[in-house]
Amino acid sequence: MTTSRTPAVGPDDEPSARTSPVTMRDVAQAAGVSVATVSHVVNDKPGARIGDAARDRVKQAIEELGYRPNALAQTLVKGNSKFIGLVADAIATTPFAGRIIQGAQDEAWKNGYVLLVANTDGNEGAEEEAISMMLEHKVRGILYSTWYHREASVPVALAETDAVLVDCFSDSAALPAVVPDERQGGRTATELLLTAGHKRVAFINTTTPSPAQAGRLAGYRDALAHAGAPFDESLVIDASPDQEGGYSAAAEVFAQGATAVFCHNDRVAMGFYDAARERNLRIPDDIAVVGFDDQEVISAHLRPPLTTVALPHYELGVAGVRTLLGLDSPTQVPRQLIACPPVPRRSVGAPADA
Amino acid sequence: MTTSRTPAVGPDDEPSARTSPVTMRDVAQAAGVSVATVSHVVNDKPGARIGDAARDRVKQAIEELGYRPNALAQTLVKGNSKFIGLVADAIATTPFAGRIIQGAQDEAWKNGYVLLVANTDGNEGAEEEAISMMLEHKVRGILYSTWYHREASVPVALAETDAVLVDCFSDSAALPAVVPDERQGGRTATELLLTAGHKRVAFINTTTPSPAQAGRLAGYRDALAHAGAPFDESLVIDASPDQEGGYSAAAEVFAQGATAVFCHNDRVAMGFYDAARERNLRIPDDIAVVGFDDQEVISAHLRPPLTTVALPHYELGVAGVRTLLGLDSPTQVPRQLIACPPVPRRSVGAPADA
DNA sequence: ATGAAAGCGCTAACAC
DNA sequence: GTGTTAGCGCTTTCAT
Repeated sequence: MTTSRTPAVGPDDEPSARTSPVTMRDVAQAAGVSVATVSHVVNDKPGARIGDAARDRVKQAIEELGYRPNALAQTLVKGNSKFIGLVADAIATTPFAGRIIQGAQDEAWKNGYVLLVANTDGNEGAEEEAISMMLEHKVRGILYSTWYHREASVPVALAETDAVLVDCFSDSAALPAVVPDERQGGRTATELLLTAGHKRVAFINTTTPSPAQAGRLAGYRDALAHAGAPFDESLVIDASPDQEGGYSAAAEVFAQGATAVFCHNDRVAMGFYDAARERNLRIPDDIAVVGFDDQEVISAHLRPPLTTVALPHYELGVAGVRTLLGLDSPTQVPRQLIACPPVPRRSVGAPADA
Repeated sequence: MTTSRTPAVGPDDEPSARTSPVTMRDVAQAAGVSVATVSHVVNDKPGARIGDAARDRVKQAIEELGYRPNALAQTLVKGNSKFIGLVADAIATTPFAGRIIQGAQDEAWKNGYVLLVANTDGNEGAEEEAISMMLEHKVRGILYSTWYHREASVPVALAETDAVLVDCFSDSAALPAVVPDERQGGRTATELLLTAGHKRVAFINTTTPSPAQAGRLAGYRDALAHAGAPFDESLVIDASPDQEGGYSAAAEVFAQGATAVFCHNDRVAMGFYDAARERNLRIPDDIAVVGFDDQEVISAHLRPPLTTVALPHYELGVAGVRTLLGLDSPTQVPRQLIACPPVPRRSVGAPADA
């Protein structure tokens, strides 16, 4: 029972590979050249003049032996690795973090880097450990991300390498950060309603203090101001940022005679839908609604599909690695704002009196 | 403008760290000992007798210099890395893949391994590239996962290392696989309804051939058989596996006089909810419903919250690395079935006539 | 109890 | 054109 050595393989009499790590020396020997020559052809060195004969023999040897360069050895000698660490406080709780990973992964990949991910559940010990491990693996830098936009207290060890904050920021640590532009998002959401002709646009906002709460409200006011519409305090209604909140806040929305409502997020909108349905009100005919987040599994599948504004998680991940790699000339420092684009679906129409 | 060198750091006059990679030699020098000694205290070697004095000096030097062992160098000399590769065909499309990553990450971590993730969007070229890269980084093995349970055609390069399939399987490549137990899940879902006292339990199944389609149906029949209930073909209704499908299939469910319905997945259930509401039917009083998948953002937030059966993504990830590492004595080969547990919420009650 | 030295697989001068 | 050689940071016999 050698189960513990090769648990995942089939018969042990396979080609070779797993058992015999073919090294550059093996190739050199097989091709009858030196390792330097092999190195040169493998890396296609610009200044390296290698004879066609030798080059061919090397290539063939590589092929036959199934040689793979050892990236770790390369890293060791070159001094810089191709790893980028991503520490996330929750990769499974929401579909959101997944998009950040995806964005970061794609962009890292595009630049020849690989993502080393660590999830920490916000546990400080795990965070320190994860960062240590990444540092020990000589990562090029670390992306520290949270699953919702907030201020974060960043582990000190982050200072030991290049780091960028994704979907969070820190006023104490002077680290570059990329975050969603909540304000522009709030404005965009509101304008979706305003440009459809609505005059009394309610805003169900969360009671939880956060960049989202403040930013979206500011954006709401921006849109109103820009449209020359008055800001009516009684049209902004407080609610918990979930379905229950949207459901309960609906009464007030109707009481205020709003013909449209901007919900703090898609879940709130989902609750609002329920309330509207109970009152036999039709969306968008009787009331127009827009959400926020574009939590696809909700927004795209509500009836009617919800017009909303997307949280740019994928772009956040992309921007995170671009900033880390110094690919973007930093236009906004220290916090880079990523736009929240509108996602028009079917929950917005013109007001009844239009 | 040294932007491209240290784009993500603050002032360049920082502690040191990033600029000066402290090596073991530095520590040795500072402590006035040899690198061998340092190595021994760092690794707390069993057989290494190091004087207390020397040991202390080394520890202090490590502390003062902020030394971190270079994991890559360690790997190079020891021959085996602490990486586990995870290639996924879609990490962002659904919240599901995130949970697989999370499970894999947690379990890998627990065993001193780090996850190297690569997303490929199912693109074969990207897959080959990702696997190459992982191989070059001398990963301990590779987890190949898909975001929904299906047969997969696995890249040949996988054969070069230990590999296990997660949430997919392959009949051609003889690779170990861990997949959800669809059949047991189907049975569990049905029993949730049967034990509540329902006699006519409908099953809205998908028309798409898949392990889920076949497995859940088999489970449905198992439950019926075990309860001594007859299998009535007209109670299984075909539908597309989404909200629209559930909505449309509802008519037939009611026409058949069912008092309970097992929906192929949560989205189907969501559509069914809509249809029930339109008919002014109450869940669970007028009709009991159970879903499948436990797509939390749907199931937990429907009104009433949906009783469902969970797809064990997290556990799939865990089992994947355990199998890879040979931690589990393989009881089921080649395909290991992971249980789909019931998630009781509020959409199931006793039938009206009970 | 501690150190010298030989590599791990690879790259980069620099010889020839 | 191609080979020699000296490391990269570390572990590990084997001396002392």
